[in-house]
Amino acid sequence: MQERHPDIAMLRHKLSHFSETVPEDEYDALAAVFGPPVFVERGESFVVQNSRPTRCSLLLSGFAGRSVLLRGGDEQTTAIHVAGDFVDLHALLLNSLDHRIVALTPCQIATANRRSLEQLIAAYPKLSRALWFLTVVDAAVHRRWLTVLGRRSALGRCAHLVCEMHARLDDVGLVDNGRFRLPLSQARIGDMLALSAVHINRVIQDLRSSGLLTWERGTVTILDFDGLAAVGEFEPSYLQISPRPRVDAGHGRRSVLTAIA
Amino acid sequence: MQERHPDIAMLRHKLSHFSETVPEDEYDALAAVFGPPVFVERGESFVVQNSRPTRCSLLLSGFAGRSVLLRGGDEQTTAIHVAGDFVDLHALLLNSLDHRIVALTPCQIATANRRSLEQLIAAYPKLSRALWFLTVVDAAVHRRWLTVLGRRSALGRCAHLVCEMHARLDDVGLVDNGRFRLPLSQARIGDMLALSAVHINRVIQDLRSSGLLTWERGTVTILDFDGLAAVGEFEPSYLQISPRPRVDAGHGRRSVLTAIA
DNA sequence: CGAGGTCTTGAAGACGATCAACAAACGTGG
DNA sequence: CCACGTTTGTTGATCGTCTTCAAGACCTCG
Repeated sequence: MQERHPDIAMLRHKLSHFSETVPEDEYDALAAVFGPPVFVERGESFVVQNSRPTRCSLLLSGFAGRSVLLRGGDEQTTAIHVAGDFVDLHALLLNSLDHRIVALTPCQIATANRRSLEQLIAAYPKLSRALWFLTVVDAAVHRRWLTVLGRRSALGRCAHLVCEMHARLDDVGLVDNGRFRLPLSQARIGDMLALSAVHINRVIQDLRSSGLLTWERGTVTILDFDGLAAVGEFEPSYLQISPRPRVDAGHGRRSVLTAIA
Repeated sequence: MQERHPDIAMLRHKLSHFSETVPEDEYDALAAVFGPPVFVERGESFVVQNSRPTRCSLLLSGFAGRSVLLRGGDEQTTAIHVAGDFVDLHALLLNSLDHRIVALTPCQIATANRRSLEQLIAAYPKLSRALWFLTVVDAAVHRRWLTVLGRRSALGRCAHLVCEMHARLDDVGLVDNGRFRLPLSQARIGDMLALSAVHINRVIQDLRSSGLLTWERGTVTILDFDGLAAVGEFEPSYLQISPRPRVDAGHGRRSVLTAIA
């Protein structure tokens, strides 16, 4: 049953948010550069810091983090990636990567040879621009997080994270009626929000007791989205998710996806 | 004496840090899409938040900030731009901008029509990749600042900012023996570092009394670069500035540059 | 059933914010 | 060239948020 190339429906969907349309044959060419799906264990770094990247990775399922190791042992996670994210596309343009990408849950990825991608970009200018768009959206997310880390309280940061994950997971069909998996330990959330694990715990309890959400065993249910968005001052335009029909995560490989994430 | 197209030597230099070489005629084509230099007063926003961008701006001289206005009136500056920076290149791919770009000092800019740039990109794939590279470096800078804001003390943040400005200004020839102009008020520095102006003041005094730098009337002199880099845990590889001969800011238009910045 | 990771709670303390007041520098017009 | 108003820089005191340390409960998986 193992096919040669992975299902890139989620990536296609993300590319579809770009204002220009990418022709079907360019999507097909993109799918063709990826190798077969590979499983990665939780905790494993599948993109290594300071290495000269030779392959680029597409996350098919699970959660991954871009993290920078700092002296003193703590770790800042600068982004959380979800299914459909082209996690190190920017590495195509850089000679060395300033961060690693680590599987925060068991993940399924597909990788593409750097040279193949370069040839693809040279051959298909429209697809090339759409991929550029993805890296620019990534930067916009970083900018938003700069304001979140810089100016928001612990409660606001946490609420913002939950709202963003909701929006991004919903876009790829991984939200069921305000309910989605977010199987990250509170310590990991702390790495992302630049807060101690202890304080994350208190903040989550606060969100729970305010009736905004439930969060147990890695599953979040948003009870009051507007309230949560108000606490987090969440405003989703930076994600560049245009209101189109969402991808159905169940299409084709539901069993795999739900088994992993 | 007013020429039609601006001198883009600094931008060319930044593009030269890309691993692939851009042919001379593509640089010329890039210069040709820009209109004549325009002066912008301090405090003026030359790229407006939430607007649909129709022009892209190249900063020729002065300092500009990307800032996001937040409720409550305070403002997070997510990046500081210096001469030679293509400040809103990413806007070429986006439909709305989540931030504004404001002149932090009197600035000189050149703008290019969005459509002309799109045609340029379609016509010149190598140049196109080099411009993509610029947006990716921008994202890498954002990532670094996420770790700086998230994990560093006020002293470390401030030291990091000074080191980064030194490295970037040095790259475009605006540093003279550890000495450079940084004519930003302490309140503006606070917007960038997510600290109160009062605290910035105390931190700068600390840096001064530690003998690491002098900073008076908008001119910084680094006295002990290694010491400052240690305090800020500064490590410049993320800037992707390859060690090549620097641009000479005096070439051609020194009088203008020194008069402005 | 035991071990390690995760979650939870409490108490003490540090870092930076905020408020307030004043000094110094700047620039604008008389 | 000076007078004045405005912006910027400086200092002190108090307060709040989040950190750190510590310990115990829970849960999951071998």
